[in-house]
Amino acid sequence: MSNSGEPRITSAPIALDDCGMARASDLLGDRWTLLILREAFYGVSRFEDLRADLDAPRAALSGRLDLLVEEGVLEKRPYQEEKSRVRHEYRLSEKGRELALVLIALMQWGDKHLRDDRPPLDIVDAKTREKLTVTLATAKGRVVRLQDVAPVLRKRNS
Amino acid sequence: MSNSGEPRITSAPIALDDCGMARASDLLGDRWTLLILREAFYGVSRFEDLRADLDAPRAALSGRLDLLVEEGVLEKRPYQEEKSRVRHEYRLSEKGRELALVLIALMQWGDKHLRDDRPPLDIVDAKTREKLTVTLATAKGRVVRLQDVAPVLRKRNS
DNA sequence: GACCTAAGTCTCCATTTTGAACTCCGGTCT
DNA sequence: AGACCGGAGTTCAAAATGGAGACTTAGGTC
Repeated sequence: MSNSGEPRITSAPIALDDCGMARASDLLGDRWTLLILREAFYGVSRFEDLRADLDAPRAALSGRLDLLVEEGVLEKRPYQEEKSRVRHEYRLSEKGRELALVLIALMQWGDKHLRDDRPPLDIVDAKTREKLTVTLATAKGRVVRLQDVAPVLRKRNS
Repeated sequence: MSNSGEPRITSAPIALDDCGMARASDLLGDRWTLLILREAFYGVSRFEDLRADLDAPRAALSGRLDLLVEEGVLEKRPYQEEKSRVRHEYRLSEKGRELALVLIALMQWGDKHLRDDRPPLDIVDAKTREKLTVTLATAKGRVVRLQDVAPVLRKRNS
């Protein structure tokens, strides 16, 4: 009931338009974009496959794909099926592939908290088959628990 | 998580409504929710502070907060300021706190790819002050690079 | 009673999204 | 040639969503 402890924080220390997270959220934070990226990580790359799999309206899909290509997250690449004209598919760029940790983190959280039974997909070490989870680690590979981390603000001009 | 080359994949191996990622995306994937959580991690917890900081319409904010409380990501807690009636603030629940890795992954990706200069915020080891990044690791704390991981589907009933 | 503030609704209008139909473009079939 | 096909969009009216800002509520002070 009381309020004694923590000081009141009235605003975030980083302005929205200077915040990578806010920008990422602006780019990815809509109903379709994350789902499209999920498909992309699974390797689904063609317009019609995406549309059928997500049950998304064509216009919505078309718009998101254009945006993601423009932002360099996806690449539009020509392909040619036997007996067909050249068409285009959407593949992750390197920038897009680096979103893997975000998607995996989201997946692991969602599997744990928004589903009832065991997760349908595990991420494992390709060699040893050990299960992997998203963590924080130093450059040298030492894992640090969430309770033992702190945020450090960078001074405005240093 | 690889996407090189030939075989055509026409659909994701996991149905949308059985997919934790898809559900998480449904819950978090809109314009305000991720930003609200960002504020929550910074410790901003009161309605008016959030509103001012995000410049969000009251109705939007009110709706998201209700949803996040309903989903157990935030907790609505009473507090009492001097000379005021009891009011409520929104704090992360344990479930919400576990979203930290998602948000940090998003932040690190956004800082790297969507901003020009150096990131305004680092996550460090509270003791050693070493910089930390989001990674995948085994239960024993061995870090594995993204190129060395594989997805494993769990059989439908095992 | 008049007024204050934080928190939340309500109303109305602008934008976005949707589903369905239509177009475009090569290629194939007859 | 002309009709048809299938993937990849585009267009458009109708519907849903979203926002700005006024209004309301609840307890407390003066």
